[in-house]
Amino acid sequence: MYSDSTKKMKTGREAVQKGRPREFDAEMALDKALHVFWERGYEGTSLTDLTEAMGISRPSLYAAFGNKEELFRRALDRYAEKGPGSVHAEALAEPTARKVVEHLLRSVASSVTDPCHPAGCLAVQGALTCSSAADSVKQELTKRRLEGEENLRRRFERAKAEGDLSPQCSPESLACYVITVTQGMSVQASGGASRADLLAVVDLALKAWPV
Amino acid sequence: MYSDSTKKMKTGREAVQKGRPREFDAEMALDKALHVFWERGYEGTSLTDLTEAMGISRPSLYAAFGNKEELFRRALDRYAEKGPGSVHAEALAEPTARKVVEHLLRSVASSVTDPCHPAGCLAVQGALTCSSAADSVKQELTKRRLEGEENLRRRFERAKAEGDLSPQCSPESLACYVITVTQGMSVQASGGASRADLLAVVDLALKAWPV
DNA sequence: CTATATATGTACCGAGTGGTACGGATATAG
DNA sequence: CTATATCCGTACCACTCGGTACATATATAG
Repeated sequence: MYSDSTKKMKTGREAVQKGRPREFDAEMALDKALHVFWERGYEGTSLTDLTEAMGISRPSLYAAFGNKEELFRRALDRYAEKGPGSVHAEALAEPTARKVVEHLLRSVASSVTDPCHPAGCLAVQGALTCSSAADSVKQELTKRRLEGEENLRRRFERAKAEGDLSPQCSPESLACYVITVTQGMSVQASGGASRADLLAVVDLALKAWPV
Repeated sequence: MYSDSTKKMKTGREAVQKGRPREFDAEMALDKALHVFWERGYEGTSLTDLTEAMGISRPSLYAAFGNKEELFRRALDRYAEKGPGSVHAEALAEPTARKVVEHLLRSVASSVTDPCHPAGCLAVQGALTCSSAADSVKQELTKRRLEGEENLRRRFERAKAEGDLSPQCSPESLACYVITVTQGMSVQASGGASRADLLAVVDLALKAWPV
């Protein structure tokens, strides 16, 4: 999934590599790691879970990805760029605020219930709570969620400037509302909600319009 | 918090106890445990975190509460009955469907941002994801969340029968929508959203009315 | 060929996990 | 008093955690 033409994973490596070549596909291994983190969360995933899913040994994992936390961040980047995280950017490109919201909510409803991958959204499931040892991961996820909300708010501000949104509408509150619904859908999906359930939720959420 | 007149924690104990009396207050210790689980989740909380917060030794904890999972379930019961979980029952008692939803959403917005206790809702934060070892806890939380949604759905069915809700309204979808918003607010609160933020979200969520 | 660089598999490390054995302390029952 | 029941604190258990040392295998550079 999310195939990519990039061959070398490590940053800024020269064209011709010396030494013994890697025997596994780092992109595929990263996808496997993403899948496990997505399902069990950062702390719920053990190194053994990872190496078994990725089909590589511990030293290979550390050589290729640094450590558990760096691997998680790589998985998170991949999720954001090539995975469901990319629906945010797509939605923001819609011509009107209303269409942005429709696109975003429907895409999220579909994505969090997609049987091809674990239920929910990695940014929510990854580490909603954790031990103190994993606080940095939790903060990173919080930051990313806030960034998504900020981007949406800015899109609404633009819409307001364009007359696409009424003057008494608060872009901040509207963005918070929409993101709240998406995060709630992530929890619902992890609890077994179906795609039809969530699409009905989206229809109700959209009844808040016009805002 | 949530003071209770019950003195004996163990089930069905006779009035006069023999042996050395317990030196700690089991109710208070349970509240402390609840607080830690609430903040770090089931697996993010270690036995050491618990015993330090409760001010008791490991063997005392095991003698009084069985084991970590039983302690968690006790904390969950306490949360549901004496803590924020009780707002569900209160909300259901409102005379109209609309007022039920208003009450529930506003109460949750306040509760998940209450500075007196950890952010969010225990049923969401407790174990949204976990290792395979804690699957039973995750399932228990999922079950409790679903029960809350079922109760709300039944309340809406009653409202529909009473003519309080329009005939084309789906009680199931409406309940799913409302619970989705509450769960989203739990995630938002754990990400630092303020009470004002969430009350604005509630106002927008209520604009879906009339349903 | 040799030298160098990287990857791999085994086998291990210290620390932390949930959980408990056991002996001594403190209450009631008789 | 003794007997019994419960609690408490120390000190420990087996197990898993994330992470690594080291020897070996396999590639390129010269």
